[in-house]
Amino acid sequence: MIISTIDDLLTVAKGAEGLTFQEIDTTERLLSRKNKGGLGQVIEESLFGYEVNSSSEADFSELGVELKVTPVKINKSGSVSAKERLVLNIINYMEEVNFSFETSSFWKKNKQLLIMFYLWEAEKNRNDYTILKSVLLTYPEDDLEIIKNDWTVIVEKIKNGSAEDISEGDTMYLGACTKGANRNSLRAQPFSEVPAMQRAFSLKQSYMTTFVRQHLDEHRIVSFTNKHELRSKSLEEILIEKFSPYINLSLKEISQSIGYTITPTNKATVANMISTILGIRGTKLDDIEEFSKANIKFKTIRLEKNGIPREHMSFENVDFDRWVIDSFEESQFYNRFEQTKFLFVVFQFNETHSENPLRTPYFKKVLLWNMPESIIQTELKKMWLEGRKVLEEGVQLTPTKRGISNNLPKAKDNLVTHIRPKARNAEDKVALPDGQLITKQAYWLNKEYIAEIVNN
DNA sequence: GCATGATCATGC
DNA sequence: GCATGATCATGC
Repeated sequence: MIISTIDDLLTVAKGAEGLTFQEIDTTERLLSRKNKGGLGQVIEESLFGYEVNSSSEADFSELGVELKVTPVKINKSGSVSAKERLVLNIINYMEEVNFSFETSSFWKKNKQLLIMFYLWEAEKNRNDYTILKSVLLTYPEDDLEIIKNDWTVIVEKIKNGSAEDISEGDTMYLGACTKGANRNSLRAQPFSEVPAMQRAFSLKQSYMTTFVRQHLDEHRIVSFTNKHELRSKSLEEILIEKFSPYINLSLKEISQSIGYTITPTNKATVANMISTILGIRGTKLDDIEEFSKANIKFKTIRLEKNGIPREHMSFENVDFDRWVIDSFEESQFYNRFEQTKFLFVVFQFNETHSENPLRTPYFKKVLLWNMPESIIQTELKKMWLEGRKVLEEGVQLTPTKRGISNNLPKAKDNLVTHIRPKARNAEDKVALPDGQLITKQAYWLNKEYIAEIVNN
């Protein structure tokens, strides 16, 4: 079939739905060797019949459409997710700064994407993966406003001579992910002598997951903003504005003001408060479009009178097996902090706990935060390296009067993060790589670091 | 007084 | 039954 319109393109792509790569491949490319991008090449050559290229033009340049073949996975819960971020073109730091968004390399090549989703299955050979669905991605106008802003954030960092501090977490939907075999894949940047890690524009995994769910699951999500608002304000500014009327109010006062009944025992109280203030009452936070696409997770922070939280902030349990196998860039910690933005909902007490244990916290502010790349590469990595060494040498478990102590990195060992137990009780244990059992541990952000972020 | 080990409460 | 957010508690 001669492809002269986007409809033709979609017709051909949709004809492959339900087929495996093996069934499509006419070149025996898949049998030859395990070359990366091989699945995309099969589609280019055998389905569309054109030569593989790495031009800066879009694949179907006359139609302005770029072809992407990308995996989805089925979660334990049965829901579907993008298996990875969608990697677009490599950023040429020297050149991108000379462009506007409209003339940028990103926009030139990725204005419209023909996305072919296939199902990744751990136990299967990649030849046998099945094409699920093909969809033309054109960015909705609201998304495009956010993406423009993201592009600007990335380019501003290059202009400031700090391309080496770019992190995927800096932006909402359009990320700049590391690309290259290792940390030696460095590139020059125009306003600094420091070589920066090679990065590519990418659509975040969370953005792709939201997109996949809309098209494969018909999953419904709700937005709290719109393109008009987004033309003049960033997402963060909009959030701050929406929360500003409630500053210095208690949760009870806020609930009265927004007409929402709080049940003190309800764990989701603050989450409900957020969705109500955003004008989408009853929506789970994960179903808020902007939170879902940008992978924004909310955390409540309660500051003491002195501006420091009483407790450190916990995250998920540590996977000790991964810790000794993964590289830092593959690690649980790197991925959590590189890929997540946090919406901190900050309350503060006016009295100390000893003055009044039943004191009320007052709402202070919201802020969007992601861990800066400079911290990820220093303190976070330091903790990871130290913990890994302890695991490789064998964790020393020492019975004391207050339980069993260990020599994993402690709060005093690091300015930012540490390891501490989080379990049902001391008997709730997991196996370490060497077979010893340890009370389940989580990683935490130090409360002093939280204070620094919040009070910047 | 605080660091660090222990554990509670809720929701899925 | 387990993950997660939150908080307790005591030896140093």
